Amino acid sequence: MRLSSKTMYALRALFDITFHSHGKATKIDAIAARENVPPRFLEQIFQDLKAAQIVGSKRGPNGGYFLLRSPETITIGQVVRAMEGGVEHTCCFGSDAEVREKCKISSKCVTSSVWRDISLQLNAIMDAVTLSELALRGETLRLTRDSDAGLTYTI
Amino acid sequence: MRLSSKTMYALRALFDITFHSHGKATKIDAIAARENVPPRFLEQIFQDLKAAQIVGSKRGPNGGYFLLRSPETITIGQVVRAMEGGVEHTCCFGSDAEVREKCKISSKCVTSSVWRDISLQLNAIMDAVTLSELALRGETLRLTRDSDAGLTYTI
DNA sequence: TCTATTCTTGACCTTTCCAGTCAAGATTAG
DNA sequence: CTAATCTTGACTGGAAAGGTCAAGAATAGA
Repeated sequence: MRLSSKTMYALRALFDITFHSHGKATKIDAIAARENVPPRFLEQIFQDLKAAQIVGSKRGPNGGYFLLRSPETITIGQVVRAMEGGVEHTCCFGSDAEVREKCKISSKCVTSSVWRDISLQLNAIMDAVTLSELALRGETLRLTRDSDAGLTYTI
Repeated sequence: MRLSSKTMYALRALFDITFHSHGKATKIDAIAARENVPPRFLEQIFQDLKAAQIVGSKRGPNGGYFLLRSPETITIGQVVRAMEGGVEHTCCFGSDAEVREKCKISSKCVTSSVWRDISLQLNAIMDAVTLSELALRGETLRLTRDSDAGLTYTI
């Protein structure tokens, strides 16, 4: 029921891109430094984000990653689903055929029908929050922008 | 983001008690057989449910487990929190002091503030569904009651 | 009181996955 | 050409998930 740190890192990294570099490609090391994320791990994370069509990349000097769509159209839900492989419930109604097979009481499984409803609602909640909303919150929290030395809190 | 099978089993077991045995103590083996859950594992699960004051127990012949409160007052949220140890987010705002310490960007962590909002909403959703609601769905799905040979679907 | 039944406690085990590292290669700007 | 940057994929240690098991304590009913 908790978010993996992978997802948390992904959210932070995307927030970072949105907040610090408008449209420009940003390199992993810069993001990793600002957001305090293991760089090697972040590489892996960005591969997933790229596969999910959330970010694009550019190699070579002055390369990096950038958002493929505008921040208003990228939701928390999209990111979470990309990282966690969907908000799945374990039982009968799941997309995994093997799991469905294993559950002997299949369609009779009341709990999984309830859980499906719940996860639908959860997805709706997560899709109601966009990256630009995150950036807005960043403003409210008075984050300083474009500091390479890491985020610093200004009173 | 997925429910552990432990939680799923707990939900199924509680549904089973609510649905099949009104007020009476029910033994683990009967529940395990009907719900197709490993009996030994179910023992462990009921210990947790007992610690969470959701069920009570009675030893000896004709003993078993029973709900401590009425089904209308027991919510999915309570069960999930009991089994998963709370819907925690990993970062700064969490209850774990050590985790909070480790997160260098503490209060500036926009994502965790967002995630806190989301998990509050999720808890609300889960607390809106009660055990008696589960039982109701059981009726709707036309489950047969009190069959020791396992649940059977009747058309 | 004896006994069968049922929960209780806690140790133990196996497998999977999370979180993270690393190396070698492909691309491209300058 | 070369330095910067992403790409691919293999690898690993530790923790957590998912169970199993045995010995003991309590209790209903004979």
